[in-house]
Amino acid sequence: MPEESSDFIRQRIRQDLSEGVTNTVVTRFPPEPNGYLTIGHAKSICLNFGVAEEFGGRTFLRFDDTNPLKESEEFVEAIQRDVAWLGFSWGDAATFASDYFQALYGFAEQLVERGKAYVDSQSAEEIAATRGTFTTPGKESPHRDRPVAENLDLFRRMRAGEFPDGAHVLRAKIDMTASNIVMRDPVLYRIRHATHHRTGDDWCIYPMYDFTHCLSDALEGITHSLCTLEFENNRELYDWVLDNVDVNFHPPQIEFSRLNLEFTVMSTRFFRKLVEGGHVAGWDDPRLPTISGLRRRGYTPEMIRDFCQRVGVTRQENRVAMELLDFCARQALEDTAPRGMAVLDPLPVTIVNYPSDEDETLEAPWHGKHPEMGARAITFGRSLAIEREDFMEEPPRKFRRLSPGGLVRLRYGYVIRCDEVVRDDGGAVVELRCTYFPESKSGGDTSGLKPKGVVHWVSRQSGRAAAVRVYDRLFSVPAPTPDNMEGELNPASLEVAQAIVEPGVVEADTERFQFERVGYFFKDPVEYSRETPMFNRIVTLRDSYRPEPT
RNA sequence: UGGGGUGUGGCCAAGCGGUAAGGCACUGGGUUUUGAUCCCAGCAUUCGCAGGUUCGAAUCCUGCCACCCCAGCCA
Repeated sequence: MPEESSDFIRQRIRQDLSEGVTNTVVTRFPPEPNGYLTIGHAKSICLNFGVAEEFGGRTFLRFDDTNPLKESEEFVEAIQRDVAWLGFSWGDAATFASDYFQALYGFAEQLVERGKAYVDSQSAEEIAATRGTFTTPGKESPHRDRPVAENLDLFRRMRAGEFPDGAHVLRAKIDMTASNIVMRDPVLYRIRHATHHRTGDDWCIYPMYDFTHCLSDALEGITHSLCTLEFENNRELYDWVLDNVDVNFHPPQIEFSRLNLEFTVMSTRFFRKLVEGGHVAGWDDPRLPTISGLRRRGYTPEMIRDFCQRVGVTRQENRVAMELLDFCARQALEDTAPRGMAVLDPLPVTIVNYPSDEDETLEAPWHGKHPEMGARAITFGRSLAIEREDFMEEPPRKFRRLSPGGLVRLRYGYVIRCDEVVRDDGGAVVELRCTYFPESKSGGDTSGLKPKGVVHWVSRQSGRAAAVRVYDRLFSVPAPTPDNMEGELNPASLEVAQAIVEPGVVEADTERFQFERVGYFFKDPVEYSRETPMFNRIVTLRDSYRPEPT
C-alpha cells in the first residue's frame, strides 16, 4: 500500500478498496489528439498511471478523438512518444474513442427508443438562442416531441449521410429548465462530413464529448475516472447517460484542479498559434511547457515526475512558482552532471608573464564530490578568456571577482593579478593584461596569496566556439491573461550566446553538464555536433549574490 | 444574476473536534578553489470574515465576503 503520497484521490481509492466498492483499480489518461502534451498533462499522467501502479491496476491511454476537424495522427504519435518518455506504459491498452463509435451509436438508438433523445432540426443559432441563460430557463425545441419512430428514422438517415452538416442534431431529452445548463437537452451527435484520422469516411455523424466519455469509461471498466475541475458541471450528464442506457458499469467521475505555472500558460490553442506563426521553433521549443519542449531543453522524466509529486493533487486553484520546477532540475543534476567550464560572454585575458609559445596541461575533476567520475585535462596558457561580468573596474565591496590590481584564482589553475585594462576607441574594455603566480598552482599552492575569489575560464587557444541558447520565461508577467497573451510575451525569452567551451565537454558523450558558476546545460539533441556545438541552458545555478545596497 | 466549486504563511500543501506537518522561496550562520552543493537555525499565537456550539474548533453549525467554472453542433 502506498504511504508516501496520499492525496484525496488516493484516500478515496483506498476507501473504495477497503469497502469492497471495487477490487481493482483501472484508470485512463484521455487526451484529445489536437496538440502536444504539456506539463499540465504530465500531472494527469502521473496521477492516472501512478495510482494504477501503486494499487496494482492498469491504465488505458485513450485518445478522445470525436472531433475529426481538430485531430490528427501526428498528435497521436507525439502523445504516445511523450507518455512513454515520461516512463509510463499502457501495454496493449492504447484505445481510441473512435473504437467505440459503433457501440456508441447503438447506445444512442437505445436512448431514442426510450424516448430519452430526439432529433432536433433547429440551426445551431436557434439552439443557442433557446438554451436560456444562467437566470432564465431555456425553451423547448419545436421538435422535442417528435415520435420515437420519426426520431429513429431521422437519426438513421443522419448516420446514412442523407443530410448536410448542421441539418439535424441528436439531443438528449432532459430538462430545458435545469439550473445546470449542461442538462438543458445537450447535443449528443452532430453531422460532420469529414474524414476521421482513424475511421476515415465510415461516419458522418460524430458523438459529443459528454456522450462519448462516460460510455468509453464504462466500456473499459474504469474504476476511477479522474478529470479536471472544469468538467464538474458535466458530471451530472455523465451520470445521466450511464443511468439511461444499458451499460453494466458506472465509473465515478472525480475532479481535481489542473496545473498552472507562473509566467506561462497551458493552452494548446495558444501554442498552436505560436508554432504556426513562427514565434517559436516548434512544439518542442524549449521555451514551451510542453513535454517535448522540456525534453528538448534538457529536462529528464525523473525531474518532471518529481515536480508533479511535489505539486500534489487537490481541488484548489493554483499557480505553481517556476522556482519549484527549477529546483527539481537542479536537484537531479547536482549529483549526476559532470562539471565543465564555459565562458558565455568572453573577455580576453592575456597572461603577460607566460611564454607565448608554450602551454601546460592541468587536471580538473569532472565532479568535485564524485571522484569516481574521473578527471579531464584542461589547457592553461598565455591567452585565456573569463566571463565579462567577472571583471569590474569599480567593484562594490564584497565583489569576489577580478578588478584592476586585484587577485582572483582561475579555477583549477593559478592565481592571477589584473595589471592593465585595454580599451578600444570607444572606451570599451576589450582585454585584460594579467600576471600569473607560478607557485599558486591549484593543489600545490605555496604562494600564500589570498585571492578575492575564484572564477571560471577557458583557454582561447584550445577552447571551442559554441552557441549557447539561454532561455528565460515565455511571458513577462506571472499570470498571463487570455486576451492579451501575445502582448505579454517576454521578448528576451531566448538569447544565443557565442561562447567558448573547454574541449573536454565538447568531445565527451555526456549530454548534460554543469558549466561551473553558470548553470546546467544540455547538448541540443538535434542541432549539436562536435564541429558546431549547440547547448541549451536547462536552468541557472542558484545565486545568492546580492550586490550591496548602496 | 441561477447552478456547481474553492478559501491554511510569498507559492504549493498536510490536517478529518484535542490545541498549525512537509516542500519551494526567503533570512541568518557554518563548511567550501563553483557567491553552487552540503550543514545548522529562523520563518502562520493562527487557518477568508463575523457570530454560535463545545471543557476544547482550521476541523461542527449559521450568516457574510472573495475567487474559479458553466449559456460550443469544443474537449
